Amino acid sequence: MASKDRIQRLKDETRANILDASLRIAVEEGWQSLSMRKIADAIEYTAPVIYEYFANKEAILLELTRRGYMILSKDIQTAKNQYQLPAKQLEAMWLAYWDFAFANQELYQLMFGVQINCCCGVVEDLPESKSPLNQFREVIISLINSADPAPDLICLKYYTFWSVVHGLISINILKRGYSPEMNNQVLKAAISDIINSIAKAT
Amino acid sequence: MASKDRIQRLKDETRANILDASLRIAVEEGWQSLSMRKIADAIEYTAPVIYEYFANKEAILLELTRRGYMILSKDIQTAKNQYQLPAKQLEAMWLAYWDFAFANQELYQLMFGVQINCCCGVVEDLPESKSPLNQFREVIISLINSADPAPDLICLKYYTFWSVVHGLISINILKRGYSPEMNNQVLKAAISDIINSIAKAT
DNA sequence: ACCATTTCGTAACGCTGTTAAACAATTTAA
DNA sequence: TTAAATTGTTTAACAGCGTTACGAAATGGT
Repeated sequence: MASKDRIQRLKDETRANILDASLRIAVEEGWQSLSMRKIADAIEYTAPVIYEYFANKEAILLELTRRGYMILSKDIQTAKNQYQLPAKQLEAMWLAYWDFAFANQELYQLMFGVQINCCCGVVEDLPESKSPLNQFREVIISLINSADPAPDLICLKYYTFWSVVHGLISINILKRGYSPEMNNQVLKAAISDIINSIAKAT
Repeated sequence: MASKDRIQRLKDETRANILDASLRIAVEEGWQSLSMRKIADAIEYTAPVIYEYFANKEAILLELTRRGYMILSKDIQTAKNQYQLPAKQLEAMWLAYWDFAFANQELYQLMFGVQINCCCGVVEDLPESKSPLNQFREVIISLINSADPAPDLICLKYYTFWSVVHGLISINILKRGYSPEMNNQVLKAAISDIINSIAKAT
């Protein structure tokens, strides 16, 4: 009867091996080149065995996502526990989020999807249309209280804007049901906040 | 010799047909189910012909991205031209960006990649770890000057935070080279700005 | 009318995720 | 101990993907 336990332990082990191998492959070669046959190779089995541990490939990714959220959740909690003031807590929590993203880049990509083509730099090879960054550049410069601001600073300010707007758009595209007037309100408020912060700082 | 022109016109037409069909399929079935064979079906050809007009599938997507940027660029420019004050210009430009995203949802997804799994709502089925939203909820509530704030408002505030942080993380993951101290500075500034805006408003 | 070139479809390659069936090993029952 | 049943694992295959090689058919120029 104890052999049941041993077998269960072996099963758990290969299940963990599948997850570990998947993450390792993603770290080494990127998520897009992760295949069932590669995982099978890594755990020294053939592909069909994986389906005794996971329903399909997506289930593996979902389990890894779950792992990621567990780590992230713990990190955020310990950050929160170090302060009493809500404002301080909030800052610490987001800094923990920030640190998690860089300590677990592949997990973060899996959880939140970092794309290649957004905003700064990556769209230089679009000759016909000026890139949004270029269009925003001069306007942002004229808001900064400095004669010659660093290019990276402008890019970063632009990206701050873009992040907020893009985030609000995303939530609306994939989760309809927010009242449009409230969205407009929030959007305008966020924009004017950032404008103020640009004018204030530097 | 005029037949050369006619042929060229036909070629341009099928090239445009390929792009139109691709976008239409994406609108109807989503980008992930867009295949070369489906495009070929739509333009009433077989798959290999497409390769006489585009080097590969990615080239089609890139061309559509270019299209998207041209439209977006024009929209932003006309919004900008309606004002003189930089702050007003900036607001109008981002509102134009916003409108573009909803008027061309599929193009926007292609250009900036809207993921399925971020933040609010979509991660409910992760029982073991509290979702980040839940962890942030009470802290955000305690910052709002209201006894009983609307749940959607909290979610939206959370998403505003998340957008900024996620945006800054993205730019750092895929484009290294920004000085870490500046990033930290910008991150903390953005966070405290949002905190202030939360405390101020409502 | 003939040749050259372009246009297009068929078939195939190597890859993907996934499943069915067959074989081997192990555990259980008589 | 031997037979039966269950489990573990592999091989083979399917359907789909992006992409390419090749041959046939249609076209244009001389």
